Amino acid sequence: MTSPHPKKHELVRAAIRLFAENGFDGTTTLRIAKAAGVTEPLIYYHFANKDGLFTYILERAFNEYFNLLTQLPDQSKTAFHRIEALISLHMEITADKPEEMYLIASTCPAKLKDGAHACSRLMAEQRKRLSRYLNDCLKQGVESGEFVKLNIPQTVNVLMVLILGLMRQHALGLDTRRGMRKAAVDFCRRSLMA
Amino acid sequence: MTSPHPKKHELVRAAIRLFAENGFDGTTTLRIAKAAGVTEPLIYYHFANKDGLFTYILERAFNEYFNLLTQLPDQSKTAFHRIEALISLHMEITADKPEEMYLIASTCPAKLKDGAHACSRLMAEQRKRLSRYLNDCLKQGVESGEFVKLNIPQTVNVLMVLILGLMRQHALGLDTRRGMRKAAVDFCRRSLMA
Amino acid sequence: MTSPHPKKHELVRAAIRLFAENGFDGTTTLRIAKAAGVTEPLIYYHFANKDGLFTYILERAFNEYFNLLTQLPDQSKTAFHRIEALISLHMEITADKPEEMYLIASTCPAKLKDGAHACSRLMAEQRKRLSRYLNDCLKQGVESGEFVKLNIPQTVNVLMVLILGLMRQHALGLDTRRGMRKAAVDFCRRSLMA
Amino acid sequence: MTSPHPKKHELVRAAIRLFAENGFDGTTTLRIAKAAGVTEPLIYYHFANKDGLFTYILERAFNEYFNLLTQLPDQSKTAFHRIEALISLHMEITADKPEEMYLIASTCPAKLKDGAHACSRLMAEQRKRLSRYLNDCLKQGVESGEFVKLNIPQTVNVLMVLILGLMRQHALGLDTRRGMRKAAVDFCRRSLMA
DNA sequence: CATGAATGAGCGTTCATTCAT
DNA sequence: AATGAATGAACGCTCATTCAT
Repeated sequence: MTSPHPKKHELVRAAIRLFAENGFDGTTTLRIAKAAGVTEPLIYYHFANKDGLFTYILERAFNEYFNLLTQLPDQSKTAFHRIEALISLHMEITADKPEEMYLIASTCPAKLKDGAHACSRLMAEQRKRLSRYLNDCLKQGVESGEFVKLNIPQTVNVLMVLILGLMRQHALGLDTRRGMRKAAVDFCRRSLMA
Repeated sequence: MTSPHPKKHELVRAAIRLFAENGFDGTTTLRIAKAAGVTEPLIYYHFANKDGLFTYILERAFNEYFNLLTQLPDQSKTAFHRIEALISLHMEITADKPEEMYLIASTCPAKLKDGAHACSRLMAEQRKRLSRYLNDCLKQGVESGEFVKLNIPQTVNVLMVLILGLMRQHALGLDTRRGMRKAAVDFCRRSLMA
Repeated sequence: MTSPHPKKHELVRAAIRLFAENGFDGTTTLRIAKAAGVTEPLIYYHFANKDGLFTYILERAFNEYFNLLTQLPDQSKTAFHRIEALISLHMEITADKPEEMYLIASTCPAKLKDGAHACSRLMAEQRKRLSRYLNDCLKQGVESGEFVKLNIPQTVNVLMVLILGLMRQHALGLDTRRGMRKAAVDFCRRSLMA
Repeated sequence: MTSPHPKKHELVRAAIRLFAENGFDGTTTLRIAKAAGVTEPLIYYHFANKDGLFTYILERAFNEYFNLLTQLPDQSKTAFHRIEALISLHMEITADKPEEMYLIASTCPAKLKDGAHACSRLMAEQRKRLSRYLNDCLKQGVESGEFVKLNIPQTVNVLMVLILGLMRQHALGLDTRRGMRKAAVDFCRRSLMA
């Protein structure tokens, strides 16, 4: 069973790779088309414009990520188990979709000034979801006595910074050492556990 | 008493603001010149090209930052005091030079693919210096019994990710909450102290 | 029945005229486009760049010229008849393609320093072909007793200088007198014939 | 005894070399100034503009050449001796002033469309002087019976084409063979002598 | 669904030239 | 006699986008 739009799929594949390699501005529509084995106007048949193609890629990647987030363990598990699962998820998705994650990590920061841009919207959504989940974990952990007493909203933010920082470092290839997942988990466990 | 090159200075000021607001590719030399109240060719009188102006700004900002790093407390202080000083430094420089730090946080990730670019070089230098300093702190703390026993190189990296992530969040204005410095310090203290 | 690429053809026609009138550096891509009734970027759709358009014109003109050279009479004719045919050919092609020949005569000398430029390559090829043909003629004439005894390689060069000089003078419009062909032929006949 | 304007002299020396190497349009005023060890505005102190500097060089070279022409032997010598002297003069000046002659041969053809340009004026003057001298030689030779009967004005032109072609070939370095002077003289002698 | 041809708008850069000193 | 700083005018070229087919 072949894809319904094989050439559209080729366009998206080529665009992901090229946007990740050369950035949004560093990638021309002509190069995308050539890499996909089609001609330029086909981009405009399938997408509104270059930005539409970029947004399509971004949203697909974030949606996949958001789906994983909703499958995280709920309060039936221990609070720290849930935090560990969150850290693991971020390391795994970065290993699974390196090009998409590189693309997000390298191009989105430059788009944040434009609050209407998909990057802003999706990254805000990401922070909201992470906040909610971490808040829930910390509340559970503190209430159950599993964690020490701590300022929940601020610790949520510290954990979010740490997790996003790890993902970012991983995605951008800034540190290729192994064992970062375990090191981060240990660091958090020592800080949180009562 | 006026600056030795008033127009060059205006160019740099305008460029910092515009590069931060619109990214490198999103900023034209013409707009920089107009914002500085000069004509475009003056950019090429004072700098080799657009990238030279960008690099000049980057290097000036990083050098100022590196200078602060070298003034950090040495082993005469307790290990945790030194780590706290490092965290504080990163929050303070971001508050002091918000445009330069925004510029770095928003534009550099896109340049990392080019290992020869100033962004790559300076960020690598930054990581090297942070690594060295944190390594020294952790060794001191573990040896003196101030800290728990821990895997030093990996914990160095976790701390670096946390600190750079905080700075990045601060610089990009992703979280404007107060007290992040204290929250991060507390989080680390609980994790490190014996 | 129209040409397959009417606008490309217009570009080439306009470029030949303008390059001949104003030289390579004195002709802007914008003026070429306007003279051809198209927009500037079309030049870059059909040619790699300004130099590519120039080279295209040059190679087309030289190829036409080289084709004529290969149709010159062979040893079945008398040696002097062959030399006369060579002189005539150069006068005729200059009359037939005045703009192309003016273009070559006026712009190529400035390009000779760049040995890789089409001008260098094509002019070297021209000299090689003329040398070969004249050498053959002189050998034939001397061996058959039609010509006086003479130093063949050096006389080849004198004849080549004379023929190229005539063509050049004709192309650049430096002497509009009639009868130059006959005068040159007579001059050579007296010098060569036994 | 030093020159009255040592820096002006340096400018001219540098300009001759650079114009010859890179052509008029390929040489910037900045490079001339740097090569001469001065700054750009000095060019405008000593010359009206870039073209004025170019014209100055051209006129100096042509005047030197014209001076040599006036020292050629008069009718007290045989006609052929006088023609041989003319040929020799052109080979010698090209050997003596290779940069100036390369400059003229490579840049002037492109300027001929502009009849007011120094190149046009000086080259026309050159042709006029050569015509007059050769005309005089041929008349003397034919009248004295030294030369065969021939159409004088047309033969003047053939000889001029030959001489200028030799000089051009020599100046542009198109043929580095030795003995071209003698070959040309022999060729002419056979054609002219009774 | 797909393309070849074409363009409007703009960009980074160059350069001869000038002005104040 | 000489310079550092600055500019007006342009130039070659690129690129996202469109249109007719």
